[in-house]
Amino acid sequence: MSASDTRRWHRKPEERPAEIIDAALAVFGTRGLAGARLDEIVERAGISKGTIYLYFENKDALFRAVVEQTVGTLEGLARTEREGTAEERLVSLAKDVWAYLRTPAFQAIYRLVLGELHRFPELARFYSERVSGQVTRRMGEILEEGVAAGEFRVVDALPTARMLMALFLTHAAWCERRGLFPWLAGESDEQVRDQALEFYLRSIRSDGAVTLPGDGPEA
Amino acid sequence: MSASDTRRWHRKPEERPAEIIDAALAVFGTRGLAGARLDEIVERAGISKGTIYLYFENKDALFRAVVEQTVGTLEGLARTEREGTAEERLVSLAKDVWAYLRTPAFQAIYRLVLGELHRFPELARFYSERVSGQVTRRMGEILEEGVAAGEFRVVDALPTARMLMALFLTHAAWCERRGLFPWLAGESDEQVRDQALEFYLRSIRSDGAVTLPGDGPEA
DNA sequence: CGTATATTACTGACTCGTCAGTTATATATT
DNA sequence: AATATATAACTGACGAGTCAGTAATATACG
Repeated sequence: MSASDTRRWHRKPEERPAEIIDAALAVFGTRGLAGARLDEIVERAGISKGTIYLYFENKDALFRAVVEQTVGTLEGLARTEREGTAEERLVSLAKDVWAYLRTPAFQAIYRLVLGELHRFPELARFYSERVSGQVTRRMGEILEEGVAAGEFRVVDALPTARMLMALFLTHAAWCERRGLFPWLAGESDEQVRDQALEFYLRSIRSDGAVTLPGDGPEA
Repeated sequence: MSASDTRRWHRKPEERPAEIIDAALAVFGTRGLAGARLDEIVERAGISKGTIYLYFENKDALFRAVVEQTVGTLEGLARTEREGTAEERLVSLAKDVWAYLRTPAFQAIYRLVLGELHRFPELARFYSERVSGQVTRRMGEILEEGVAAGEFRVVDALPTARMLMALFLTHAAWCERRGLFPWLAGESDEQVRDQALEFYLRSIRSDGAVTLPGDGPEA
C-alpha cells in the first residue's frame, strides 16, 4: 500500500486483533476495566466500534485477550545464560526481570491484576503460572546452584526467590509513579534497581552469614 | 438527643458520614472507583441514595473522603516503644506495620492507590506523606540508632527502610490473594511476615557484614 | 485484460439498559 | 410551625452492544 493512499480504511484481518489489543491495553491500563471506554479504544486503534465485535465477543473477552497476550510476552525470560558464577547469573536474570517489570505493558497489567483479576479466576491462574511459576522457579534454581557452590548461604529457594520479586515489584511500581512517591525522584531506574539488588545479595551471600538458624524474630 | 433512646427510629446523624465511608470503602475496594455502584454502597450502609448527597457532594468527593479517613488510621503507628535494642524496636514496629498492611481497609486502599490515584494528585500527596513519610521516617530513625549502636551495618537509612516496606507491601498483597498466588497457600500470615522480616534483618545486621563497599552488582 | 458478481472487512448511527445525581414527599426534632 | 434528616421514585446522560449498509478485495466470466 503506497504512502499516498487515500482510501478511508484498509482491510487487515491479520493485524486487527493485535492492534485492538494494543490500544485496549493502554486504555485498560490507565482507566481500569470498568473505567475504560470502548470509544476511546476504538479511537486509539483507528477503527470503528463495530470492528471490535468482529474479533471479540464483548468487553470482558477483550480484557481477557489483553491480559493473556501481554503476560505471554514474559516467556523466554526464564531461560537465560548458564555461564559464570551463580551470583552473576542471578544478577543477569534479575536485570532482565527488572527491565520487563519497568515495561509500560507490565505496569498496566500489574495494576489490572491487582485490581480486577479476582473476577477472572482462569486469568489469575494463567498470570500466576507465568509470572511466578516461570521466573521465580528459574531464580530458585540459580539460588540452589549458588548454595551448592557455597556462594550463597543455605536458603529455601522459592521463598527466597520471592523476596527478590517482592523488592522488585514494589520498587518498579514506585518508579512508575515518581510523582506520587517523591522519595525516589532523585534516583535513576538503574540506581533503584541496583539498590534493591545489592540489598538482596547482602542477605543471601554466604560471606558473612554467621547468624544461627532458628534465631527467628519472635517478640 | 437522649442517649438511651429505645424507640424504633433513632439514628445518629453524626455517625452517618462514617457509616457511609465504611460501606464505600468496602465497595470501592473490591470494584474500583468506576466499577463501584452507589446503590451497592447505599444498601450496605442501610440508607437510601439521596442520603449520600446530604453528606458528600458527589461520587468523587466520597472517594476522596474514603481515602483520607482510611489513611488517617495509620497515624500513631509511627510512635511506638523506645525500649530495647534497635532490632527489637524495629521488629516491634515492623509487626505493627504488618498488622496494618494486612487490614482489609489498607488492602482496599492500596488497590485504589495503585489503580486510581493518578487522577487525584492531592490525595496522592496526602497518601504518600502519611504512609511513606511517617512510617518510613520512623523506621529510618531506628535504623540510624541501630547503626550508631553497632547493631546494624552502615546503611542509608531511608532507602533501607523502604526495602522493608517493599517486602511487606508485596507479601501482604500476596497474602490477601492466596487463591491467586498459591505459592503461599501453605503458610500462615505470621510465617510469611517472619520470613520477610528475617530475610530483611540478615541484610542489615552488622554480625557478618564483611563484604566490601563498592562491590555493586554491575554486569 | 476488463467488468460483472460474490465475499469479506469494516463502519457509524441507533437502541436499550444502567447508574450518578435530583426532587417531591415523608418523618423526626426543637 | 419550622427545620433537619431521610426516603424512593424519577430523570437524563452515557456507554456497551447491534445491525443495516458501504467500501475494499477476491473470483468468475467474457
